[in-house]
Amino acid sequence: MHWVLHVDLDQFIAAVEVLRRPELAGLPLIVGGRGDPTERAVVSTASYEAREFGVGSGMPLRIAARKVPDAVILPVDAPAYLAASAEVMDELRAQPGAVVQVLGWDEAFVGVDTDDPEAYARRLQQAVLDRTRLHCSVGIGDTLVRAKIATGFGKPRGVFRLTAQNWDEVMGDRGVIELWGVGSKVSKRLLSRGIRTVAELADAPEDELVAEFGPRMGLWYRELGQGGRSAVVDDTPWVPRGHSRETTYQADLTDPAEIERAALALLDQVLDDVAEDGRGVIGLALKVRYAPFTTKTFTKRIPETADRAVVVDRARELIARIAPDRAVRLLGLRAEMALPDDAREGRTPTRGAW
DNA sequence: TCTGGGGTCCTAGGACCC
DNA sequence: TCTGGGGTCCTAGGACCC
Repeated sequence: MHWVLHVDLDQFIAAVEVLRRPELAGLPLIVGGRGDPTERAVVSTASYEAREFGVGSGMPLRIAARKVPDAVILPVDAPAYLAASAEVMDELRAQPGAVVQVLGWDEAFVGVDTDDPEAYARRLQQAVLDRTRLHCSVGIGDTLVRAKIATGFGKPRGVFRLTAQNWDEVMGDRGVIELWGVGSKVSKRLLSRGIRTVAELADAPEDELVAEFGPRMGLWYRELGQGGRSAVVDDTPWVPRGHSRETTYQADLTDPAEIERAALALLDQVLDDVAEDGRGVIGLALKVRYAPFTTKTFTKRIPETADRAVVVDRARELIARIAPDRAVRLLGLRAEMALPDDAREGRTPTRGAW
């Protein structure tokens, strides 16, 4: 029988750091930004010891440091995690019959035909541990969605199976926000329509969901409530849809000339990434945060044939629209790239990481 | 207390075309 | 007096994930 396994490394970034500094084992460890808790930055990963104090990823580093005064705080070392990740994925691909779809640094779907998925999962965990000294948890499902959600119940170092058999029992009474792809906004909109639990979402009238979220997302959310349908693990190589660069200044920018310089510097980085990619640019987006909370996006189409000078020229038009009289935090510049026509077809709405 | 940096995909509304 | 209907393109914004 065909199974979907979802493999997720346990506290991946913290674990990689401990591997090269064994003396950190067992200590509350926080990795984020440049490792300086006085700077504007957020937590990338906290070790389980640090999570005991209520620290989690996405939390401002400053606050995390306050919650755990004794924490060891380290800077993010992306190349190190990439290298470790590549080893893990390589080991997954070496498993018999495995079809591997990488979702991020520390997680992947593995499609496999087996009569004993638990045994397969345990062998896989051991193989990853032997190869990389990293522990992982494995979710087993009859769909991608169920496998992904199952992993959370297996953490740490465990295996959990979630299928049509136990979906209602395990998930039915839980809030919709526990579904992968439902965040705070959507769960609030659902609640305003009286839909609170996974079971309620699964039974919600289609037309009501379509009226609220549109024809694609409405039907997709209902399907999510039912545990999803697709069980196809897709190992076709990832093709980037675009490139972006984003930065946050330690102090808000106010001077228009300074803002322009900063934006053009970001643009330069993006265009280098694009040049390396080798495809043409078809669009630009400039994301700006105005102090303190509002974000504004300016976008512009670019003729695919435009050379770098033309792209910079169009970008200046966007930059000119950043209001000069307000403090800004320039969040980023994104360049979208041309794609083969068929690249977007036949995809389920799956959000980002898929 | 004040929120990174890298992504993906969806929706709505207006312009424009036939 | 009532103003098609289908399509594409562009812009802006929203939401979510790791």
